[in-house]
Amino acid sequence: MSREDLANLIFPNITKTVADYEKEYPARNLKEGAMVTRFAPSPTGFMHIGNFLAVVIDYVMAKNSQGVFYLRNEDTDQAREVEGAIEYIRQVLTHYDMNPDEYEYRDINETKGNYGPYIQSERKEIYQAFIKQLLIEGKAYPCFLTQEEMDSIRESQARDKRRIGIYGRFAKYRDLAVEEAIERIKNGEKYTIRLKSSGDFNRKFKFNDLVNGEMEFPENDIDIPIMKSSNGLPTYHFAHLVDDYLMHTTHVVRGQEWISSIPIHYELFKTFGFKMPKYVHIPLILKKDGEKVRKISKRLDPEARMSYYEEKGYPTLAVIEAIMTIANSNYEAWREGHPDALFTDFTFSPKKMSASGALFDLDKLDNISKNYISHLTKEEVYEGVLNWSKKYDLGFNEILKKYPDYSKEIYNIEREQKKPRKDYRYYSEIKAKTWYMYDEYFQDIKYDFLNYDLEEVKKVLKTYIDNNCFVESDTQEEWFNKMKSICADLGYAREVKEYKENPDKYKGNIIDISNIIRISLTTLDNTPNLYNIMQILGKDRIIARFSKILN
RNA sequence: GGUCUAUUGGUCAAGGGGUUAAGACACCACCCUCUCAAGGUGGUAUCACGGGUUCAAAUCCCGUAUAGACUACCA
Repeated sequence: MSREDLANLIFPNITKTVADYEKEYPARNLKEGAMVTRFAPSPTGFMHIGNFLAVVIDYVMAKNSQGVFYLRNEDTDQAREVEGAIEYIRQVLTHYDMNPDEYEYRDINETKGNYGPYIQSERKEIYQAFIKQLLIEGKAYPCFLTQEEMDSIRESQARDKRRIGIYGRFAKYRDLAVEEAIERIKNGEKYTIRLKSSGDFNRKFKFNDLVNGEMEFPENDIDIPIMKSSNGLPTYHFAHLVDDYLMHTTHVVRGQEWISSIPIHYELFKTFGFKMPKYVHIPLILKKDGEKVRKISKRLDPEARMSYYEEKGYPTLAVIEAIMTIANSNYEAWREGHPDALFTDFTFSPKKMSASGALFDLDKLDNISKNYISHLTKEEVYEGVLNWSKKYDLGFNEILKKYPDYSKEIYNIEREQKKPRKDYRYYSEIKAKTWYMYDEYFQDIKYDFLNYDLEEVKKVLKTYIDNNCFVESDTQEEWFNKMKSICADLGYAREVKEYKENPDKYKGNIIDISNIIRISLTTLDNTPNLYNIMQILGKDRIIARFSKILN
C-alpha cells in the first residue's frame, strides 16, 4: 500500500489537483506594480479599530497602484462564528466608502470577482486538493494524538521548560507506517492532518517585513495541524497559503500578532515552492488604562468598536484622516500641502510606519474632525447631520427636514471665511449646540440670568425694543452701534475701557447689555456671534422671546 | 520557559555619529474680542537604564529593565 492509497482513502472525492487549480486561477492581468491586497476577517464579532487600520492600508495600497482590494471571509472556525458579522463588516465598508473590488456577500446574495469563492468554508475542496498532494508526497501525515495526549505533552514540556509543540520525538505519528495509518482510519479513529516539518530549529533564516525591515527567525520544526478533524477545514496557516497563492495577493496587511507565525508560513510556502507575498505587519492599537498600556479591547473600550464613531457622528473622512496619520505620520504634512486631494492620492509607505504600537488619541481625532467639518459647506454639514439623525435622533431629523434653509444658515455662522469657526467635532453634538435656534425646543425653558436682576433685564429688553434697535438690514457694525446707543440711557458704559477706567460711574458696560440679550434669546451666556444669531432668528422670533420675559 | 519585536515630551512622532533634539494634538499664559469658538504670539515638557566604541552617541555595539505579541484541531 502506498501513500497514494492513504490519500485516496482520506480524500476519495478530491479529483482535482493543485495544477488544475493553478490553471483555473491564472495570474491577474494587472499593470506592472499593481498591488493586490485583501481584508480577511474572521466573522467572530464586531469590527475593531485595528481591523479598520488594516482596511484603510489595504485600500490605499490598492488604489495607489491601480490594483485590487478584495474581501475574504475566513470562517474556518465555525464554533466561534457570529451571526451577521460579515454583514456588519459590509456595512462598515460601505459607510466609509471603501468597498472591495471582489467579494462574496451571502446576506444580499451578491458576488463579484474571478478568484472566488471568497468564503473559506466554500473552498474546502480546494484546500483538500493541496493537502492531498502533500500526503502523496509524504510531506503531511494523519496524526492520531488525542486531546488528552496533547494536553499531557504540553504540560510535560512546560514543566521541563522545553519549547511547546508537536515536534521531534513528540511527533509520535509522523513516521507511522502507511498500512497502520490506513487501518486506524478504517477503524474510525479520529485524526488531524499535520505538516511533516523539515525545518531545523537551530537554523535561522532571514525574512523581510515591509514595516519591521529584516528579521531573523529560527526555522519552524513543529508539525502544525493543517486540517482539523472536526470539520475537514484547514487551519488559518494553511488557508493563508492556499488562498493568497491562488488569489494572487501581492501584499498581506495584517496585525503584528502574526509575526510570530512567520516561520510556519515561510515553511509552508517553501514546501510548495510558491513565492511568498510581501508582508505588512501593522502595529497594534493600544490603550492607556491607568498607568498600564494594553491592547485596545472591544469589551473594555467603546472606541475600539467602529460603531462608536458612527454613533457619535464623526464624518467618515475625518475618521479616515485620523487613521491615516497613524498609518504614516507624514500624512498630516502632506495633507497641509494638498487640502483638496483624496486620501487615496497619498502614497502609503510601509517603511514609514512605526513598528511599535500606538495609543489611539481621541483628542487628536476630535481636532482632525473639527477641522474637517469646519471646511465643509453648509449644505454638506446639513446633509451630514440629516443622515446621522435619521438613524440616531429621529425627532431632530424631523426638525431638520422641516427647516432645511434655516438650519443651513445656522451651520453657516462664521463658516465661509479663511479661518472658519471650529466648534463641531461630530454630528451628535450639533443639536446640543444649536437647539435654541428652533422654537420647537425653545419651550418651557428656564433662564439663568447670572447676576443680572430680572427687573434690570426687563428694562434692557424694553429699551432695546422701544428704540427699535434691531433692523434686519443692518450691517454688523450698525447693529452693534445701536446696541451701544442704549447704553447711556440705561447707565452702562459704551466701551469696556471706559468702564474699567471708571467702574463706579456705571452699572456695567456693553458686555452686560449684549449678555442680557444673548441669554434672553438663547438662555446661554456663550454662543456664536450674536449678530449672526439675531439675523437668523429674525425680528419676529426676537420680539416673541423678549416679550415672553417681559410678561 | 521559548521565539520575535519595541522603548525620543501627557499623546502621535521627525531625526540613523556633530541639530538651540522638528512638527502636530493636548495643556498653560498673553493678545485679539460683545460671550464662546476660532485666530495670533509665546511657554512647560522627551532621547528607559548601565557599560563600551569614538575627539564626539538619541543615533553604532553589548548587557539590563520594562512593555507587547505569539507559544490551540482560534484566527
